[in-house]
Amino acid sequence: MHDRILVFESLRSSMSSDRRKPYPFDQIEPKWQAIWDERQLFHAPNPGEKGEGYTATDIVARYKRMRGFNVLHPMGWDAFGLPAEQYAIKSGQHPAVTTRENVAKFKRQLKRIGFSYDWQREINTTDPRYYKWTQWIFLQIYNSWFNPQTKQAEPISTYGGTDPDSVRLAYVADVPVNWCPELGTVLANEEVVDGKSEVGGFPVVRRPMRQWMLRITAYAERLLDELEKLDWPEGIKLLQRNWIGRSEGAEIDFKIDKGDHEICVFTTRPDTLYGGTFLVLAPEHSLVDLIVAEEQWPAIREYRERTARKSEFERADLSKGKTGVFTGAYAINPANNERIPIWIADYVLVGYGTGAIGGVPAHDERDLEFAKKFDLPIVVVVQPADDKPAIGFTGEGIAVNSPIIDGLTSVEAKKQITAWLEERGLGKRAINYKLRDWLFSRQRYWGEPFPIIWENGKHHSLGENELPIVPPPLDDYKPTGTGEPPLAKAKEWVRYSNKAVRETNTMPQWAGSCWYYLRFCDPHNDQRFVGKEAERYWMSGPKPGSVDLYVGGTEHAVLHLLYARFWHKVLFDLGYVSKPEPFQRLVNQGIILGEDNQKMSKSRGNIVNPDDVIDQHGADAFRCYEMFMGPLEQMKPWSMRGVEGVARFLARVWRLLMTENQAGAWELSGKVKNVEPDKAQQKMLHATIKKVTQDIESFSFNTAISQMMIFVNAFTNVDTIPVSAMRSFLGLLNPFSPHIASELWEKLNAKFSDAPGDITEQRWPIYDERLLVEDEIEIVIQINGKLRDRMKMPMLATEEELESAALSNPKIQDRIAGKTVRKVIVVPKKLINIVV
RNA sequence: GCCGAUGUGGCGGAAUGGUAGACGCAACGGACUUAAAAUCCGUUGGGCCGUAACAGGCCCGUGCCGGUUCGAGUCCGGCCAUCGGCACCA
Repeated sequence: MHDRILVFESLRSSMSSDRRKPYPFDQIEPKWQAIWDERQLFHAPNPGEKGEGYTATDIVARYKRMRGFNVLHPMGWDAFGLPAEQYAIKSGQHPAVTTRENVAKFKRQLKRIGFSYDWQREINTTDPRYYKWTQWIFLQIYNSWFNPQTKQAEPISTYGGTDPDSVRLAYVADVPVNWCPELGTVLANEEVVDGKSEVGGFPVVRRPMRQWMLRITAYAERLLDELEKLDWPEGIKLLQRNWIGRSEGAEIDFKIDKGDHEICVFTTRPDTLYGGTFLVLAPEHSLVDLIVAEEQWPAIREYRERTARKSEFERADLSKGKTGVFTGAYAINPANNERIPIWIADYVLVGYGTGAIGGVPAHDERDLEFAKKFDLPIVVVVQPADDKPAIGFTGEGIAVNSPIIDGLTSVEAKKQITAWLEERGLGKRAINYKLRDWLFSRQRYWGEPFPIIWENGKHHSLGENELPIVPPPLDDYKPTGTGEPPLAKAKEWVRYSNKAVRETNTMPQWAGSCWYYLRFCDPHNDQRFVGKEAERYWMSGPKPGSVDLYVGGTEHAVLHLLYARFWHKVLFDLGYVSKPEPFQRLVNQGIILGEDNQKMSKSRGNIVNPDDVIDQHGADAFRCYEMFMGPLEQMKPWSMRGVEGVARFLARVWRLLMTENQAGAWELSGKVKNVEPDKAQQKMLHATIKKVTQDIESFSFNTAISQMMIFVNAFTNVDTIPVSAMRSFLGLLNPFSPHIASELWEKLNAKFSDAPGDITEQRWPIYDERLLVEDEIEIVIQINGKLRDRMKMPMLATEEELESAALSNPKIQDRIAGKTVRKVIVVPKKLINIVV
């Protein structure tokens, strides 16, 4: 699903190699892939573990199956959206065609790597049988509102107000949006990076348009709080927290000296109220029209026009300095009743807080810059604890020049003045979030149409019985460039009835991927988006999250992962799913760089094609190398030499059990015998079982492979190879390199009858801690923390024995001769440190 | 600017506060071979002393500076560098 790991691209045709293969992976890999396919071996009919991802998840899936779990390990295609459509436009074909081809290509590649997906559960977000339910979920969102009392979504029928359209979780608004002329569509804030589109890197401009929005901001508090109990990397949680951006403070009302208008400002520092020497409104603030003094109108109008033309990117450019215009109006500071000027300036954003701020130049960098530029008064009201200059001090200190809170710490002063304001009805405690509502419509062809019609300028939902709403076939599906969606070109389709027309926007790329993990539980259900039973079956347990393991890159931290949480919570509130969160455990997979340590890209020509790697070294080597490279979550460069090393390891495994006969055919080695492993072999085997088991559990796949290499090295060049040890070892190897493990297992079965059946039917090996115990152990002797000698000691030696043995050691005696031993530290089974 | 992650040999990387460099790559030497490839065996952090050559010995070493500790790659404080996120959010 998605490009959650590394997406390889086929560029070069496969290279043929006449070089003799070190072992016949080119024969055994297709053989076992066909067997797994035919027997539908990885079908998951019962509850248990579930996961999603690529090599790492395949290892976990195969491992968990061997531990007796039923594993849901599915794969699907998130094929709507900009990338798919851009690709289609470039190749001059219909996106339906390119999507089909790409899915086939990618699926073939996945099978070739030997992934054990349950293909019975394959889904495709562009399939009407799938997006019918995407549209259905949209209807649930549209027909709900967020009840602030219960803090959850409820059916719109429970809303008591007069205008339900104003509280729906899906609503239409005229908002300044990110319009990308090149792509011919609007984009969500999250899809705009440095003033350019994330897809394609085209310029984005601000432009007001009528758009569908989803009220994700209603969930800001829950999205933040409920992050707590998830097993996600702290870094990702932090990214989401920052994106949601909660800040605590107060809303304060300023009266305007003429007329009855009031301006409400949000501040996190109500304790600096006495230092407020001016107000600033965002240029777009609706009150501007009502308060501007006659003589200031021309300047204000000019400034507002100039601001409107600026892109978000230009506006955010700090290097250009502050701009602004005086409105000619004054407000009254409620703390000291001083008359302060009201300005407009584009450093105040209309979308955050109340779109207005109280300027406290002494204790806010931006206000200070503004005040200096326009010569506004600066009043110190916070005294820093140390000798720092008070002007420009933005930290916490002691309130001064503020009669009702003088002498209080900033923390106390905030409480005090907020209470004071509340008593007088001049303000109240308030919490603000940076998170904005989700811009949900796109002017594109390749997406889910909205199940919405328009009549007399009002929107209505279509009935569930009319789903799916299938887009009309369009030969020219390219964006119109005017902002009118391509679907508008299909006049027949648009005309719903004599009175009503269809909504022609489509949903964004993220819609389908917001809930696919639910569909995997019950992919063929045509009565419900997921069967009640199936959902409970797979997604219930003690923790708040649904999916047990989700492997993906950091790039989805604030997009996919936030959107999916939002949708899931709506479905949870409405009683459709049993848990409040979609993903319990999230593991980040780092990106793989090219051999030049650069991000893989066509232009750099450093793309690694798995088909080439598999042609040369086999799928098992490919899988194993990916895992051997380093820690899963780390960014790391690809190395062809490294692949060779891992391929050599697999060839050694092969030759451990197989020899070439006179005719050049591989046959089971005569060294493999039905004998008991000796003590050292036993210890090696059980140490390996222990390490590999623990390392898989902790996602340390690289060290698991190291241990298997150590095991194989230990068995190289021995005369007799106990078959039982090899059985266990193949079990450990199986999740990593299932083809060679299956084949060698089968070869053993041809001669030995100790363990019938395929390796996939085997239980994971169990280690015996007793076999790991050493009789003798090497003890390190240090003097002042420096290594001086080692000695063999019995495992059970007492501390006294260890100490006297160390002190009587000749080398140590030489060194401590003539010195006083101050202290001896004995760490049993480890070391002795003599302090002189 | 703010927040976060990372920093260990020629390279990818190992190390519950207790033998730094496991395992792999590369390099070098040897065995096998007419030869090469493949394979197998061995050496491989740096510096110095020592020896005919071995043997052996010493010192330094985990980005930099300090601290805690009997003992620090690991913990604490301060810096530097790289990467990622946010960026006039009041």
